Amino acid sequence: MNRLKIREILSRPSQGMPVDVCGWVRSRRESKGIAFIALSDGSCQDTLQLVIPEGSAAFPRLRGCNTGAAVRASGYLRESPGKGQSFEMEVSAMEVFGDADPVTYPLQKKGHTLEFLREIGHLRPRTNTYGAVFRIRNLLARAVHEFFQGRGFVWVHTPIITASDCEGAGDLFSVTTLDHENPPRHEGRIDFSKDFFGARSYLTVSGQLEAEFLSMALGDVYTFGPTFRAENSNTSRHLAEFWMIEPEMAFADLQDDMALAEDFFRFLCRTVAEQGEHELAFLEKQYKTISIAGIRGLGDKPFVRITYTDAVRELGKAAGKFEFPVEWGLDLQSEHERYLTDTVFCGPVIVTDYPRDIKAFYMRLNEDGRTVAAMDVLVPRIGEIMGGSQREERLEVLESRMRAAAISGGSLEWYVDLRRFGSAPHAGFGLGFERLVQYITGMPNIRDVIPCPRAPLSIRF
RNA sequence: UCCCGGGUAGCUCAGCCGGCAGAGCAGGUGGCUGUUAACCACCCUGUCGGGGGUUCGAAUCCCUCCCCGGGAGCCA
Repeated sequence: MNRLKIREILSRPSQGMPVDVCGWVRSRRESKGIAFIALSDGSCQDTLQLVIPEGSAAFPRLRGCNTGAAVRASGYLRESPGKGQSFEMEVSAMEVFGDADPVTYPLQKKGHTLEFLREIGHLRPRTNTYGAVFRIRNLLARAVHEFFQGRGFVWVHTPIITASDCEGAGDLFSVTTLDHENPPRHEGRIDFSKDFFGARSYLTVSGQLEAEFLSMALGDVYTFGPTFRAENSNTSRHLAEFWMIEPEMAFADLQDDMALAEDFFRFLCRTVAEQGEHELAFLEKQYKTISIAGIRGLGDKPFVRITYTDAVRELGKAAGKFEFPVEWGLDLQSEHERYLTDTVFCGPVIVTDYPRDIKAFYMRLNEDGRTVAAMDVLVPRIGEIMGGSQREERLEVLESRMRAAAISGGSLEWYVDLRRFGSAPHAGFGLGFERLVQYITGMPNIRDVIPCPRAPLSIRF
């Protein structure tokens, strides 16, 4: 099929040349003697205006060109006398691949709520909102690789199925081939030694532990892949299946980790502001939850850094404003994080050195013995977008922390082993990809930044 | 999982201290010589989320279940 994409046509319009375009009808407007079609092919935010005069051979085809129909149009490009677009295509011939019955096609020539569109997950990518979101998602995914590859990080593929059940990152989905009706039993309990892997296995909740051993060989590595949490979370910022990016650096401490996180985030903001301008402009205009200027600004401005202890002191000054208590040793609540990002610092904040007892066992114990070298990157509206730490590389300290957390060595023996052979300081963090997309696009609900959201009671598409 | 708010036409919603089920948009038909979610006129559209109860009578009151949204927790 000899066709041009709308993106190509509009980026270097060559007037008078014969062109073929294929796409889906967004809207059709008819006047006496002339008709207009807004055509989208997904290649860019803009639609191409097709002009069909009554004399055109394409005119009789209009009957099948309802909103949603897939068509091919042949004609030539020219400057548009109308307002709203610089160029348009006068159509001489048109072919309808597949019509869409206007009575039953759910997408109308009008605005729909995001809640309704979620119920037609297979059709919602055809709207300009989801088109914008998914193109930005692609842009960000590419930028993630550009950033790390440019710095010599190795993309490593950590497993999706794992036997580690004690990473302290929430409930897991089980993976099994055992007969659910009649599983093999040993002394009354299900005998997982008869299961596919000969042991209980799960969908991964994080690639970090594997990324750690790869970084202890390849130096700087990163993962970028799907992650699963079986938590019964019903919020606008949680998914049961989401994509996570987890860099891990050998010979690095928390300072290096923070510098990487900040450079990374700012690179992504700059890249999307440059390359996703049309999409961002649409979202800015349509929803008013983001601004291109704001995203560009994030790319330039350094993040505020504050220790947990200082953050608690800062929050203490406004204690009366909170529902939950602020006290050293307690985790920060959503309202506290929001106060820091939205009211005190008005932008992204990195909070470091949390109390040992509220953080994971693998985070490196600080000199004071009561805090760990952890960092959370908090952003307005979303809250925690990245979480990371310097890892505990000292064998005795790690073992003691695992005992305190009641984690048995068993399935994690290999993890502990890394501290026996050539252990070295290392650090990394995790970035929830959908939260990033959510933050950049301003979509209020995380279910609107992934094509097929997985959440409790939600697996239809 | 907990706390709030919702579920009425294809979509967005009004009606809710009980008494004939409504509007706008979409869709259909016709009109209009360049439209921009076109415009104008007319027409069509219902399991009032499901089940049970109170009542002469329930979209409306009560119970219960399901689903959706917002917030919280868990976290990325």
